[in-house]
Amino acid sequence: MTSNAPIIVWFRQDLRLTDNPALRAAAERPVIALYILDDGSAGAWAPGGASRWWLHNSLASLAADLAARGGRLVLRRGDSAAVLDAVIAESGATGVHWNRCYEPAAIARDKRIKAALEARGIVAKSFNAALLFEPWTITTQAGQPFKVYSPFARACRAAPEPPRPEPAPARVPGPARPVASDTLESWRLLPSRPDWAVGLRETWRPGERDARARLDRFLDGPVATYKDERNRPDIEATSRLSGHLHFGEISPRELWHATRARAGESTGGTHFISELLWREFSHHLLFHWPDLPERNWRRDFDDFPWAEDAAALAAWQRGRTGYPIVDAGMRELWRTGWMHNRVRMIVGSFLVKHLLLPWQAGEAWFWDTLVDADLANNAASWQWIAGCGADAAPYFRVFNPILQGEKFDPAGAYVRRWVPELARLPADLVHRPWEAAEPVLAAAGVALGRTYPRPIVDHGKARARALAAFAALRRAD
DNA sequence: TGAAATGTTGGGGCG
DNA sequence: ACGCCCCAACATTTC
Repeated sequence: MTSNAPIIVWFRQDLRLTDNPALRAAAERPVIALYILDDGSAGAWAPGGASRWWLHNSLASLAADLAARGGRLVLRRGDSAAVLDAVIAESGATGVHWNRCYEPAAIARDKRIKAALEARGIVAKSFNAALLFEPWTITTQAGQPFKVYSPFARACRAAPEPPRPEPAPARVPGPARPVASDTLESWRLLPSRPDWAVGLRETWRPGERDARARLDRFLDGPVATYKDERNRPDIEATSRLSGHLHFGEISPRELWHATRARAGESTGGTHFISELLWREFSHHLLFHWPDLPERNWRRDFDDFPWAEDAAALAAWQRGRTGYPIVDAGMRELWRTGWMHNRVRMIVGSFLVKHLLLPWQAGEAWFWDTLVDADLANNAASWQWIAGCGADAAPYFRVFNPILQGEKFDPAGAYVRRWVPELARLPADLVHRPWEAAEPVLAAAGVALGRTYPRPIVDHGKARARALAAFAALRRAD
């Protein structure tokens, strides 16, 4: 036993040093901190553009944090198993540690790798760092996976509390003989010509430090009013931690315990924990139903008469539907790689119900444009809004984009910010510009059909069409 | 984590 | 004073 042989800590969606059990378990041994860019993994969803931008910056942050502790981040590209083999051969490492991923393709890959490593006498250890509860530990009385959120959440709250986060190791010394590494730049994760990442740079600073700063800021203020104001896209009332959380820059256990300690008694704190449990529920669903990202969870939706309309899809994607709250959300997404959750529901309902386009089209667009694109959350949320998911909103629950706008963006500040061509409309018309009299439009500098589109569908007609499509599906049953 | 249609109730104007 | 109508305001049901 070469007791001072290095351990490979294989970083994946756990780009942090705090509360990182795979890293901690390697303590006292030289650590090869390895990240593998594996773009050919079978069955995996390749990261979209916004995710690649975030990944680049998050890796840069992790590399700096490791360097400050005497370590080094090794970057390698290729098939995960082949890269691990190569690094083991180069370094004489005797073990590989990682924190578990829960996507179907990753589970299959990691299972294969673990078996192959152990067959050769390499110690392979995996840990939970991404979820509050392992998906297989939360079950109904009958031992079945939950299909409804509320009892699932109740079971989570009744389960043994997630362990407290572990501190980051003070030092992460590398091996005596360094291992070769790619340069981050050579991976070309950042966009170039056109450089569309301006808005992302203005909005986000990936990495563990900013993740914790956002958590602190949230628990110092907005959490107090979170119960009501989390629905207000015109107010900075949410944590905005989704991107950091997806890449594992901060652990859900840290969020759980920090929230309980600093806001646990408040209704805001309780509701924030509930949102964390929605994230758990999504991962639980993906774990137990691996085709969640592709297929209707409720198979009775398989015959739904979806439309095919490339022009409508393009209008939705680029925020040119003529419905201000929808367009504001889609433009916020395009610019910043993020959208307020209330608005995600509104634009999702609009795509699936007003335009009758398949939820997978929205899922694919979000996958490419969101900095927090997450297979479980994205799939579960799209199926939820489409009405075909587990514990989903009933299909006939059609959001009225005008009323939703007026309810949750009452002064129109959110619309004015993201749809500046409507900024000078009065509040009672900013969510329904087509109802404005011509002189009012002229005074606001709006020329419908020129500076801003007329609605691409009429709300009342579109609603009736969606309900008719749903009724046809029922009858076909 | 809706919206719209439909039903019910009760105050006030008015003959 | 009374009945009638109108119509908010709220509640229920339907999609």
